[in-house]
Amino acid sequence: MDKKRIIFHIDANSAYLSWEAVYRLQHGEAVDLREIPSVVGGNQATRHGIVLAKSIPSKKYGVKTGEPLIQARRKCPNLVVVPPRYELYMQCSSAMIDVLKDYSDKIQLFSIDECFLDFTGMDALLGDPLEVAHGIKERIKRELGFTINIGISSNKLLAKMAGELKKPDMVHTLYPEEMPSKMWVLPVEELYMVGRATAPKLNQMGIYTIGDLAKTNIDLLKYKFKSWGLMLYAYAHGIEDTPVNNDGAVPYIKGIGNSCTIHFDVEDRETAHKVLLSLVETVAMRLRHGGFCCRLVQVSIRTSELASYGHQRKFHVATDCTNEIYAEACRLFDRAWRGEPIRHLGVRVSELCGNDFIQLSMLEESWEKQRLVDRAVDKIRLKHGSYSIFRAGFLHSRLAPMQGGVVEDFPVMTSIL
DNA sequence: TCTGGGGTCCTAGGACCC
DNA sequence: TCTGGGGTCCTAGGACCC
Repeated sequence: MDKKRIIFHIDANSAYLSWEAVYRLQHGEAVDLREIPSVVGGNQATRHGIVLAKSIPSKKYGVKTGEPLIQARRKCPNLVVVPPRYELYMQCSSAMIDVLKDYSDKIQLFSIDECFLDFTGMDALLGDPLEVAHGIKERIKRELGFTINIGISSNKLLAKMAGELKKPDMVHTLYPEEMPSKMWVLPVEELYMVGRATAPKLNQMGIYTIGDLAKTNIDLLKYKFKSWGLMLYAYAHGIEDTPVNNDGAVPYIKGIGNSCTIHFDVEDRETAHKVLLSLVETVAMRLRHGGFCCRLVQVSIRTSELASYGHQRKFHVATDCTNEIYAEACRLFDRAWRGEPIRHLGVRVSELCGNDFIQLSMLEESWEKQRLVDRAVDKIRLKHGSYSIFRAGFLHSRLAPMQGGVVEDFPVMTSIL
């Protein structure tokens, strides 16, 4: 038997908004965004107008993360909206992780503003977990200027649930023996992995709290929700035992995708293909940069009515070639598209493998020359910027030659603990 | 111009083989 | 001749996370 683990979940409070507020205060702004109704929001003119992060005062007006800005403004007419600055947020995130490294070398990045830290065994060195957590929280506030929540328990699930208990600027424990008083009393939708589709179904079964779920017959859950039901039951009982995964700095990647909402509705095939190319350019470059080839390509379409669908297809031979992926993306699009105005297009590649050895197919066109071109273009773009070299088709078009393209690969945000 | 973008995993149904 | 079933691969779509 291994000894009892001590896991911390660390979460920056209203991350984007706090970081934005700190930056602005440091640069001479008088108001603290955190103290007024404010949000970090996308650009409405380019149809990216949603709330990315909100301040606590704006929360009191019922403003929600992810909702359209226009709706948020309706709830709170004097809402202050500031645009996002992703490079800044990555720097803030890294600064937070750097501090945390003083307390354990087992840190799993979970998203830009969240991570798990394995404190097991460190108490002998650093002292009582609760006191250390308070120390970390105060240190980050002092050195970096923003507040965090820390949840402490014996596994990642409970640590995460603990971190969510009361915000901001708090440390909570949620050990298994504390579940009845601290977790089971919560509405069932507060449980990790109970989202807006599952919650109503549970409610319909008379399950309103996490405690109700914990008391539900496991066979009934299995019957209704299959493997999902078994997971929900385990989570309601605080059962979860995956390790804090810090294998390498780069998390294990399953796929690479890029998608965008176009600032106008696309109504013709040629324009759609052009958008796909701009998406593939970025995806393929990231693919090569990571040293991967892919076997699966997926194209997704969101219509102006917000309905989505897609198509996918496998390559017989894995590839990392821009033109080959682009050609397949176009074929997939042509097969899938039902002709309605398009709001959003996405391309994703998965089933990745290494690219150090490429199997040459006798049956398919050889892309070897293309691969050399890709690599040359990558080099130029890395050195001189994304727009230093691009396809002539983008000249005089309303589209950017490369879409998305966060150059720095930031840790995957995943729903998997 | 009211609803972003980047991930992971699971399931269902059809094709195909034995 | 008629009919059954299991396994695997492929594709489409849905659920969840931040």
